[in-house]
Amino acid sequence: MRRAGKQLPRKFYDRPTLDVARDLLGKVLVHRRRGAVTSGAIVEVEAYIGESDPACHAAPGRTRRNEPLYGPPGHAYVYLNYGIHCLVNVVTEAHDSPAAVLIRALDPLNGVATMKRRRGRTVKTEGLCRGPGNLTMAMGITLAENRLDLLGDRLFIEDRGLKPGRIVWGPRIGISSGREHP
DNA sequence: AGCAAGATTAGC
DNA sequence: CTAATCTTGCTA
Repeated sequence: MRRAGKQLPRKFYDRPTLDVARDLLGKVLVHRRRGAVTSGAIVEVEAYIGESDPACHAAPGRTRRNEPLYGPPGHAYVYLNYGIHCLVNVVTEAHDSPAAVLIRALDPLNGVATMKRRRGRTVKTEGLCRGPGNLTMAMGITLAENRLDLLGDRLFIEDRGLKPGRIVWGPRIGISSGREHP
């Protein structure tokens, strides 16, 4: 199969979560489903690290849902939030070390028409993948993609040599506690 | 068994 | 600002 860029190696994810989060910016998330390919450059992420982070899903300890967080790095952790939206995370760090990077926004590259169809036609291209719930809808990512290996052929992240612009840190969005870590 | 809250979004 | 809607964790 021809790839526009090179797939990130397992090693990439097996590092401190903040480093992974920073390096993820500008990388390209690709999802292949039934032959349709959608992809977008990652432009906004959030890091959730460990049981000491009150906003992290691993905070209350290990549960059935957050179990992928404890697994090996380089896997997808997709979960249903508010019963409506699927949020996609990239699991980082070693086995038994729960940490992940939440992907909040993409810059659409391939499959824009497909994304628009999935979102309904009222959406502009720029708004297609803005917001964690919206981007999963546009990419067609659901609970079925939970625990997928990012080194597989279906869902993965590649480096197309894009240079991220200025990187900005800010408070994490949409949570009520644990805002002290940008 | 029942209840409240959550990494959200769309609509008034 | 509020509803929609599901999983989880706590309390009785």
